[in-house]
Amino acid sequence: MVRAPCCEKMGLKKGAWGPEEDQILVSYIQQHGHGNWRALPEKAGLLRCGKSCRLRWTNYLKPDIKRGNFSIKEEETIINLHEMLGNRWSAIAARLPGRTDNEIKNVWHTLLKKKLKPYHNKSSQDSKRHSIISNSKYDPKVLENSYLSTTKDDVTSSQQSGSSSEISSLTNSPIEKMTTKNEKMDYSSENSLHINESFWSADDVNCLNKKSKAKVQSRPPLNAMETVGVDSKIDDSMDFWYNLFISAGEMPEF
DNA sequence: AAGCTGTTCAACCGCCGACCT
DNA sequence: CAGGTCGGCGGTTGAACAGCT
Repeated sequence: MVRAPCCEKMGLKKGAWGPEEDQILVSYIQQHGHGNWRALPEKAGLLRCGKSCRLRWTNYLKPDIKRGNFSIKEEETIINLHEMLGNRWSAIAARLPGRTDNEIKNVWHTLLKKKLKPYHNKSSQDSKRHSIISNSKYDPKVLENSYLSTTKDDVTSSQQSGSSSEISSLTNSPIEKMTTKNEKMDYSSENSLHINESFWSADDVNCLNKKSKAKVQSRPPLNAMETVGVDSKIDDSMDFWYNLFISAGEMPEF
């Protein structure tokens, strides 16, 4: 079976998205939800393939995306999770609220890989840590299943069932709070966000690095989250995961 | 100021699994 | 069960930018 390419129609636009396209996409999703991605561009009046629309939305336009530099804690979390999960960017992203897999992948390939080079060769303690983690007892799958399975779905189901004490103990976690907040977002409401001059808060722009600032200022404002509030929640959630690792009692203390 | 090189990151591509008919 | 569609994922690319000479 040979699969037809996603953008087989001629005349579909490729490359960087313009402000008008962003506006159209955001407005459409706010009003109708994304529904079928493939059908969306035609309905919304965009000369893009559905895949491109989905990517643009999930990686850039979605209201709960946190932009700007990664905090030290976030970087450490990525390093630790990468060590356990490998290049499973979406799984890592699921544990970093407001960050996309694409963004994490980029950060890994640009920043963290370099930072890790000296780190990996640094000390015997590090080698010990690596050997412990690569030991079958710390099989990524096992680790993930044991300690990291508190995905959005799990939290949601635990909220519904309320049966597992283990899971229910997580319901007050920052992650849960974030998830709940995100799930409650209603893109079709009249309170939903519109791209205009006030879309970016000053904090949004200030927290960006120099390069991003330049880009952002030449683009429509996009971020939707109240950055200050989200920052504190993300810090909390990092603590949550660290504590979870440690309290599991089997993880070596890094 | 101009040219070159390295870095960043948004976007694309191809593949895969889940689901539907 | 086969064939087709769809959403999602990870790898890769290339334009834009920063920094250096």
